[in-house]
Amino acid sequence: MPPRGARSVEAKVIVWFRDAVARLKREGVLPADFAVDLAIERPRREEFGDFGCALPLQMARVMKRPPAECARALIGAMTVPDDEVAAVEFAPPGYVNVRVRPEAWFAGLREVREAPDRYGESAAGAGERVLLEFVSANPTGPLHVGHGRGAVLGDALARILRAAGTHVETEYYINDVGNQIATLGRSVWARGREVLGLPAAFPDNGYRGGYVRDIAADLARGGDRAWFDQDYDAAGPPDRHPFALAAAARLLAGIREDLDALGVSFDRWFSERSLYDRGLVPGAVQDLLARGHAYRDDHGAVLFRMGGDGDDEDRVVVRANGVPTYFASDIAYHREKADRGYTRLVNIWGADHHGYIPRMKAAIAAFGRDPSVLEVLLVQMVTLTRGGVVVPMGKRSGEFVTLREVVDEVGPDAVRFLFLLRKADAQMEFDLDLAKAQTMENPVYYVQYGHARVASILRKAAALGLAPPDWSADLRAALVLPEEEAMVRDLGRFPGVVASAARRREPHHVAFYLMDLVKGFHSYYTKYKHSEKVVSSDRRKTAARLFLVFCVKAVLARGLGLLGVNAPEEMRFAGADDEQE
RNA sequence: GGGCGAUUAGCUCAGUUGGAUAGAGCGUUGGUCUCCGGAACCAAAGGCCGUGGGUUCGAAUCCCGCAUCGCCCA
Repeated sequence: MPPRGARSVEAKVIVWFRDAVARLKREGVLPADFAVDLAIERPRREEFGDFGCALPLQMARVMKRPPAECARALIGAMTVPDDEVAAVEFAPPGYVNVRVRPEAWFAGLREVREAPDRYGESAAGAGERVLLEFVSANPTGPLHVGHGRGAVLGDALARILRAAGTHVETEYYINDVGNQIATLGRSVWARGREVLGLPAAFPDNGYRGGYVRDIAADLARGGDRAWFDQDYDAAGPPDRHPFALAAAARLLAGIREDLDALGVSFDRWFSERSLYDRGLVPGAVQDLLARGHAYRDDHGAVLFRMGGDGDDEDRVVVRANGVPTYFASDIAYHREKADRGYTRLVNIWGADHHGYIPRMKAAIAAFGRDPSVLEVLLVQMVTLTRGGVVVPMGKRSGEFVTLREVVDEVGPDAVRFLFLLRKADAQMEFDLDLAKAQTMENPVYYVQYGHARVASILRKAAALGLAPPDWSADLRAALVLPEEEAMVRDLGRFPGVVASAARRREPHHVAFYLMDLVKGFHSYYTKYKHSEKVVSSDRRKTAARLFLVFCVKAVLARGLGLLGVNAPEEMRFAGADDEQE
């Protein structure tokens, strides 16, 4: 039960426009079927006010009247409270701009002061039940940097969606069945025999990373060494060989540790094998056959019928030898997820899997569900560079920089923030030297430094017996510097930014917002450090400014929290004092 | 050969779903400190938004062709 009494300023403005449009429809000025998306925007130039709307340009089309005339009609139909709005103006060629009174912006900060750790929450995404599945890397090797990007995106998105009132559960799907697990087991077996001096043929497509040898060496030393003396396939199903299970379990544990180091956790770890244990994979295949969405070919294989006129051909779900493909268990998995009652299944995939999307959607449709419940967010590749030079990542050879190495070298906060500073669906370059640099080149420290700086001010004030006051309307009158009014407005934008990031599934908007907000603060701080300090002999201004910077700190912490980045109370100066080690 | 994505300042990237004079960080150049934290601030220079057409009052944004890069599929 959120104590949200007041709507955000932006939400109010949207309502004012919407009501005006409705009124014009009632009066017959606009046709009843006039439909617009009420996109209000933030004007680039300050003189245009706080919110702008190009509605008259769209009205002009249907009304067949000049935009200026439409704008007059729109303005005439708007009823806005005088104590909240300073001006509603027409601007050529067809804008209506709204300037909100500083008092109205300031009123929104009451929520920040009363519940700093909840500010930005809304009901924008209420009613949705989302299952967010991400990473889901095979437990056949350590995570690489690309997985890390998906992990950070998913984790931040979950936090942002929850802030927007959406019920979210996060899940990691473990491919612990099949060829790849069998290949892992064979790789371990072969490496172990090498260690023991036994003849061994390493599988052609085996996993060549050094970790396989480490696992094999441990097994050879332990009580399982007898398995090395007999043929791999003598032990039963190749993906259930003790080595396959042991290696997968160990790699999965490592994956969890690596994600933990990055601050990413999951509500649920879902095993592919559990689908088989419950009979859901053959069950799904049988249902597809029964419904005519799959058929048996001449060789006895079962193929999923893609149907339609698409260029996408039918796909094998069960091979002629009776072994189901990964596609079969993916179908069963998504059906199972849908059966759990979510309104939306959001998957984060590497962009190299984009060709898989039509298949999964078709599979969902085959079970009679709306394929639009499946929403796939693609994460593009990460190119690692060091000082501008690309770090080669040979997947085949197993020679690649692991996620863990990057996190250990750069630190989780910088990794997360730099990933989230880019739109997910675009390739990005990740420069290790830049990420590691604790200088102004690195945006994450810029934001964190702002937070620490405010904390420092509040500590100083506390030492003088001063604390940020509770909200009251009269504090506003002491905040008249243009930078102060701008910060109040920026703070008021935050809930809208979070809601928009949630709706669009784009956490990077929060990161950019934080850069904006903290820039305003740094600028303000430096400009007035000699003239209009936060803590001064003027008690009235001091109280108001302590209130303001408290809110800045709270929103920085909150925003960083939505990205999973720490908001430190103080930061060590690198190179400022002693040289440690 | 088919498909997906990308192409915006020297570099790395935003651009609120078709709107106002296209923005930020870094880098470059030149400035600012009698410190509530200089990991800061201010200013300047820097653009045919890959290219050619189209759609309309209006395009970085939508449509088509082409070029380049990455990735899937064959």
